[in-house]
Amino acid sequence: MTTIRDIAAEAGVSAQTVSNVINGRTSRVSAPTAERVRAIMQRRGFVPNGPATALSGSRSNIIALLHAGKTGRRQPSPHDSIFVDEVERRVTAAGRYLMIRSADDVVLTAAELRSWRVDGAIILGTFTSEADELQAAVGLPLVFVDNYSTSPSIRGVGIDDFAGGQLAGRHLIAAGHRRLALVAPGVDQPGVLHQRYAGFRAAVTAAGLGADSLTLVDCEPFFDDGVALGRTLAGDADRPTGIFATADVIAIGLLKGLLESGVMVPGEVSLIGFDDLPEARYVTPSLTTVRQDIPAKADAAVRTLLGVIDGDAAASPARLDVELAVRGTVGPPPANG
Amino acid sequence: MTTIRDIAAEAGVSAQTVSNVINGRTSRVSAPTAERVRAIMQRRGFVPNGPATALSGSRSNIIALLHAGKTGRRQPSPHDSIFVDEVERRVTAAGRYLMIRSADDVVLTAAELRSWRVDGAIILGTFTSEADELQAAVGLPLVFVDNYSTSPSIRGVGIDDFAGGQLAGRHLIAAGHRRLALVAPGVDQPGVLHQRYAGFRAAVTAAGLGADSLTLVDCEPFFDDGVALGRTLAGDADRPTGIFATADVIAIGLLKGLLESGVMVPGEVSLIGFDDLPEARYVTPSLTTVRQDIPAKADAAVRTLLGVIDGDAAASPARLDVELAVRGTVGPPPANG
DNA sequence: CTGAAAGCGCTAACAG
DNA sequence: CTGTTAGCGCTTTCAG
Repeated sequence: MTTIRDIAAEAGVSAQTVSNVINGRTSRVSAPTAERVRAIMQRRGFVPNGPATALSGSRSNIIALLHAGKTGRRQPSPHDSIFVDEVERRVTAAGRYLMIRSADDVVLTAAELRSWRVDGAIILGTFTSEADELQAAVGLPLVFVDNYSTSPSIRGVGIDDFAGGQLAGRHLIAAGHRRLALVAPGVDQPGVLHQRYAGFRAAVTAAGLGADSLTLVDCEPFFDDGVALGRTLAGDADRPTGIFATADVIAIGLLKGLLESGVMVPGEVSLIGFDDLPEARYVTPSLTTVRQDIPAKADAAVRTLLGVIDGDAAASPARLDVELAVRGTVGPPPANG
Repeated sequence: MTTIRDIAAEAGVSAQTVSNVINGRTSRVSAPTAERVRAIMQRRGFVPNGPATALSGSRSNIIALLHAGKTGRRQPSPHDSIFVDEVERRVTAAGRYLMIRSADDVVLTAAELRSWRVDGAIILGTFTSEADELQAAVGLPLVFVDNYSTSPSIRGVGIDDFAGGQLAGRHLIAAGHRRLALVAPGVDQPGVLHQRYAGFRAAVTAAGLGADSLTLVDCEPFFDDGVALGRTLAGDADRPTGIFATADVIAIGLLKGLLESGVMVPGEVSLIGFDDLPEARYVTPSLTTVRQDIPAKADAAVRTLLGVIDGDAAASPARLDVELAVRGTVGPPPANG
């Protein structure tokens, strides 16, 4: 294995000089020397030994992606898959290494992160409450994704979930719906889903509708659960006419369950999802949904984290905008509705 | 940061003994001592320093997942997302660390892998030809996914793509179709798609149909490309009645494009996909497709790799079976077909 | 079964 | 601007 000493020997300089070249300490190496060293490294395809760098220095060049509460999931969340994919591209493009780790208890893995001298971590899927604990447990730059912790020490990126809920609510109300439902896997805990719920409710209230016009329906964020719920709703004479599901997969499941049961969408029931996954356009009619830009969120997360690590205070937008993707699943309520 | 010396001091033994306990060298430590050391580590939440372990020893506990030719993709491949997700779970469950890296030129990253003293790597998305080159370039245990290299030195896991193509062909032919098409992003290069094509063609031939009953249509593996093709086909009076797309996303796009254009599926055109992604059930009618078990493939990949690394010759099945998922997009050809 | 010595490849802190 | 000296935390000799 080639080492900096080998390079140094060939260049006729000391190992330290090679190290300086690698780390861009231009003030300590003359330009011609640096160039010569670089050429040799290039030619020999030299890559500095990662563990050695991490062990001796401060920086490991490893970025961790901590995926909380994933173990129990039946299938990967499409949102998370897209996010992770984009993070990987960005981290690699930045010349760093991405270490991915899922854990039910994120705090338990804090020691592992530290043991790798990880430069920083992006945390996906934590509840608000876990953030502070984790932040305290690891002494590392951390960026939380979609976390609504209010602690000033918590750095996060996310989207405007409240506005998303509002958009959905207004859109359904504008279409004429008065019997509304929010379908989500629990909106009690502070966090993303609660925000979407709050925004939706705010739209309802702002329209002068009573609290009884809004029903909450619990549903796990999986297609099959959506299908089952859709079938149930199909048999419910009093069912809502305008439904906002806090995830596209749920909405798509609902759509399928309703269509299967002979309920017309949007003729009898209007549906609006959240995320605007590619899948939203797969179905017929195409799903009307609240769009978030997941790659942009990933980019913001990586950029923010690298900014903190490198000491640049390049503040990226912490909360990205959402917008409505108007497609085919929202229409006026049925005449008898 | 806690080190093994700290643990050793507290236990009243040498650092070496602690190391032996960590590495399960039971023959060199008395049971009570080992137990005492273990208890202390447990209580202090000690995790050995990763870089130090990697630098000094042979094993880094890092498994790499090399994702080839991904940079150009517009969106992540659902197949790959599911695969990666499962690999991550398995690797984490095995107490190792997963490093993910995408690269256009996989061989160029070989040096990086070596520099991290990675224990082994799973390679996703390479062409047959790249495999040997990569294998030669890195001196590491490697497992190739869905690679059809015939080199004896190449270890791989995959599925029976030929059988999958056959299943698709037989199914369409059994339904009565005689004008068939294979839609794929190029089947010339040896590899997965060529195998599916070969299997499909074999079914056609075995049924006594002439070569002219099978058309090849080029299509990139994206939903939008499928939609565009579907629209084109809708306007084609001579279009095939039985279509096999080598990826579900293509088939789903075709379905959408055809339905949009007023072509009935399966009334006028029958469609069969490949993979059986969750998305196959999202659409209406649900997509008939060739199912592969992606998590099982990921499991096989990890198991095989760890087997090689640990020297267990636990041979896992190198080529997993596929099966037909009969759903709603295949029916008899139209009467005038 | 346990302990001491050496070194993995690199960077940090000095001295020149 | 360059070279030398330590040492990161661990594992691997080699003695006891």
